[in-house]
Amino acid sequence: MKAPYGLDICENCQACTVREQRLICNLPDRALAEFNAAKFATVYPKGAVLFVEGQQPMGVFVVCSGRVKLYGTSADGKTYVLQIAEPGDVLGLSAVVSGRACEANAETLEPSHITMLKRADFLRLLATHAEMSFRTSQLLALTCHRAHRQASAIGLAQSAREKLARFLLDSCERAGETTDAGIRVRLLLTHAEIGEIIGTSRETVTRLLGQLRKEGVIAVRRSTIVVRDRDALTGNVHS
Amino acid sequence: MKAPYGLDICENCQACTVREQRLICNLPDRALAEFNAAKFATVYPKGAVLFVEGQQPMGVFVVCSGRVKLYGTSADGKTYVLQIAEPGDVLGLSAVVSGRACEANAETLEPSHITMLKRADFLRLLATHAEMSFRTSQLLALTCHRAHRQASAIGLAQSAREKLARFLLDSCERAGETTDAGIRVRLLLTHAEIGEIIGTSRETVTRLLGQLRKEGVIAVRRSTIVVRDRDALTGNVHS
DNA sequence: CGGTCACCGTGACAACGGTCACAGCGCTCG
DNA sequence: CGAGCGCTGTGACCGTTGTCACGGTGACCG
Repeated sequence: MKAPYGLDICENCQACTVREQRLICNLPDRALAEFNAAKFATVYPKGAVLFVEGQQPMGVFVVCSGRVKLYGTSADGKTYVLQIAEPGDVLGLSAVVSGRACEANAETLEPSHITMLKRADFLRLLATHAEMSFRTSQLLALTCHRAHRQASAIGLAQSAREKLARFLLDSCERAGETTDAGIRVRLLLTHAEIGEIIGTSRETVTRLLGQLRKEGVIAVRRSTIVVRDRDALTGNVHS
Repeated sequence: MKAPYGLDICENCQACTVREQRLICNLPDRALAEFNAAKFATVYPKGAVLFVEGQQPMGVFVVCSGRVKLYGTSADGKTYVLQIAEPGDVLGLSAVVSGRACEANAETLEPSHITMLKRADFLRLLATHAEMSFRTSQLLALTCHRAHRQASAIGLAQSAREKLARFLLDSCERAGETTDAGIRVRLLLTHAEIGEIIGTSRETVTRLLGQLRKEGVIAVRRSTIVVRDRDALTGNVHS
């Protein structure tokens, strides 16, 4: 089945039903049925744009598989990455609830399964099902949390090295895997993208990563980084 | 009547009942009665600490009058201001709803009337009154909005001048008063505090404000600033 | 009325990092 | 298999800005 723009519609694929639970867990059957009846589950190719900043929010987007880049742009074309959304994350929630325009652009980094619920349908669910409303509050609270953490991470860091250290520590905490050699994490990001996340230039990211590697703090192979000396990174954050 | 720590308890003062409406507007009478029965309305002196980062959230705080500084600190003592809360703002909401530790410190900048609702009482209200839950979602969505705006304002600005320009424009939008001479706004902040908000040093704030004054873009008298050439500021933001 | 304190203003200087320019390298695709 | 392209790595340069140091001014207070 084909949606507009040649997108494949994904009919209740396993990924979607599993991951959506983070938004709709513990819903009574009637609400769940409503959700399923109204949702659009589609699979987007790499580089697809879900929404752009300034636009009235179309609805909420649940990432079922893949990764979605959330970023803002300044007038001179610079981009600043707010978040790399992963399966289970919900996008557009704050815009839909507050009724304001979207404050960011969303673009898939990989082919991704996304289920969408139109604004009107979502608000109806909110109004009629208390659990949905409470769950939404919790998700929004988490989003606030993350946004504040990111703001203070950037605001409090005085050197680029410190920003990078914070970013690496954050990545480890989210997706790290502890091995005997250290904490291993796959960063599927280019140096340029890391630069956009931590607010510095690509060259600086390259230089700093090289520096850390020389110092033996991290080891790099392909897109996986092994943090061998975690304390050295946290030490950077302090000083 | 005296609360612990020698604080005055404010019994249904005009300010509180009026301003709280932004959280509890359109509540049915029963919910309102519950809110009023459970709330603690106290007046804090200047410099009082409502909560500190890392602490489990005690409850939600509604600012009825005065101003409250929300800030984070880094290990080396640097502080970064997230928000200056004004009457009608609600603090601690995200921490209470998500159940995580507070991510910031809150400190009054002036003698302030604050009404507090303990976490358990607030959550009970949330669970039993759908309107309260929806209203909370909306407030959280606005908070997300503001956090994102601030994050991108800092992340996208490359020069200190641009950050200051953004800050001034934001201030005008929030509290500005249009006159024939320009937009007048009272900034009850020291240069050091502005520096902490936009992530730069006090000296730079002083220098940039002096520069803008020389260029005729703004006029300064006491703590009020008149933006005479708004376009010059927005122009800074772009380039 | 002199002392103290908080805040503003300013100069000198070093360094961090953005920018430009270019080279190497691995991938894809015709 | 060579061309093209995107990503990484590196050197040179210089502007912005943080830091230190100090002086000035107004408010408050004993």
